Amino acid sequence: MADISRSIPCVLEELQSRKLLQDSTDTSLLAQRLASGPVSIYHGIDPTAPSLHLGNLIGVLVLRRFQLEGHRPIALVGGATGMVGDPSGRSEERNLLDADTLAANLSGIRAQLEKLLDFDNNAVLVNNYDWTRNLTLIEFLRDTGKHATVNQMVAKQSVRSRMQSDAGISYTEFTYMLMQAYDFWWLHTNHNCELQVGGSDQWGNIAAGVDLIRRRTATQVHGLTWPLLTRSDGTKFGKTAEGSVWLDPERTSSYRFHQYFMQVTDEDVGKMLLQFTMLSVSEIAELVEAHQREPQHREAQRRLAFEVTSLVHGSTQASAAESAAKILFGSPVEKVDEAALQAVAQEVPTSLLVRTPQGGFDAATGSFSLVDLLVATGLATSKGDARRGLAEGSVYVNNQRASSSAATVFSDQLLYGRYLLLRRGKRRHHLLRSH
RNA sequence: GGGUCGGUGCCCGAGUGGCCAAAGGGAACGGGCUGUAAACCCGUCGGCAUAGCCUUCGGAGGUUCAAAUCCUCCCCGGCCCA
Repeated sequence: MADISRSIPCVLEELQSRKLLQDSTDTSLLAQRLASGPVSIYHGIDPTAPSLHLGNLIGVLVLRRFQLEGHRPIALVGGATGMVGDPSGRSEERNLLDADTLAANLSGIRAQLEKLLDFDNNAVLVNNYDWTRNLTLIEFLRDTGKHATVNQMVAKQSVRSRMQSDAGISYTEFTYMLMQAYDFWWLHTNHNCELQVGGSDQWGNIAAGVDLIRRRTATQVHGLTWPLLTRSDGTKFGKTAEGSVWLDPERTSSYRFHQYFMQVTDEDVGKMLLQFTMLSVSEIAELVEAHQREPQHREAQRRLAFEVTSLVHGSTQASAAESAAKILFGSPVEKVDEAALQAVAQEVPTSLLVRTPQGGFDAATGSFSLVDLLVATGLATSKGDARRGLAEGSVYVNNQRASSSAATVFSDQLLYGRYLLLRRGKRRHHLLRSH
């Protein structure tokens, strides 16, 4: 590896040291090509939702890295292929998207991409529906299908595993690979695209495109993949118990987004800094070293969370998430000023504190039942769960542990007369607010 | 279509008339830790409630003092035969 890296120019070397290089077509050829001038490079994104998620972020950031080196990124949103469905990594036939959903998804994704890639400079956003829409079957079979053998296609792991499953694979999904190959060919022909990048599950599809272009135009283009992310605990990357981590703040608030990275385990933090931030490799090495010396400061996680949140939501949001976390995870809530509390309200689930029996209010004593408040805020799933929580000491009022014997909250405990910060366990917060 | 085995709590899975809110494992959650980490230890894990009560074992009926367990019909899945 060491002897190769000497001949690899900047970007490839960079990707390699960031653990973002899994497979590629002939490395030395690709290296030569990248060294000789700007290359157009494409990465495809499935528009299955109106927002990107963390899984997509890697790819977009790879494009960004290329763009920073002077290359030209082409972000392809798969309007057409989204209607077909990629069998890669899927055990079941996929639901196809209808035109309206697709249009909505495309516009959502476009907005997010604009923050990460510089379209005013030379980045391009394309939708493969534009050139697939008018493609006739005959044309496709003659110019594309002709160059692919079924033997080869069937040999692909993604296809084979599905053929062996009970559900099978539809002809439609089977053809996906060729559509993606066609995209590469089209971009090669019309945008002079010479490199396709993707996650390692895309390798088969990328290779199919490289083959197609060689057969049709007798030119050598390139492909490159990064390893699919796994976390050391084996859980799927970018997923929480609640589901995917989205870039859309409506789906995953910037605070939660920030928290996702704050809570990354020590084992993964170095790799994630490399793959998700634009910090230099050497700076990351220093950070990781410092972190290993004093892991309790969580400097690496803090930096990771801030950097990624800044990239996606902007540094203002990142700072807001950071200071909210400082309050929520610090101890003496009484010292927090009201403005900060209001800021926190933007970040964590908040609801209205109402002085009614349903809201857990006892007019006779002017106090609230903590059990009822916990249920009302969703911090407990039932009264039994709430009592259990109190018994095991997992309930905190204004960051102070509450006990079963003192399960009432009096009005004078409200901060600034109107805020009440509830917490269940270490990291589930809820802010109650009255008028 | 015939045969056969099965459908149990978030998941896997024991239980085949009362001792069953239902073993065990996993996940999850909480506590102890420390660091919003991991590992580990402990605990919780249907609901309401002071003992106790109520609602659950694919669905609907039935037998019985008593059913997840027995009977009838229906729905769904695996396997074998056609």
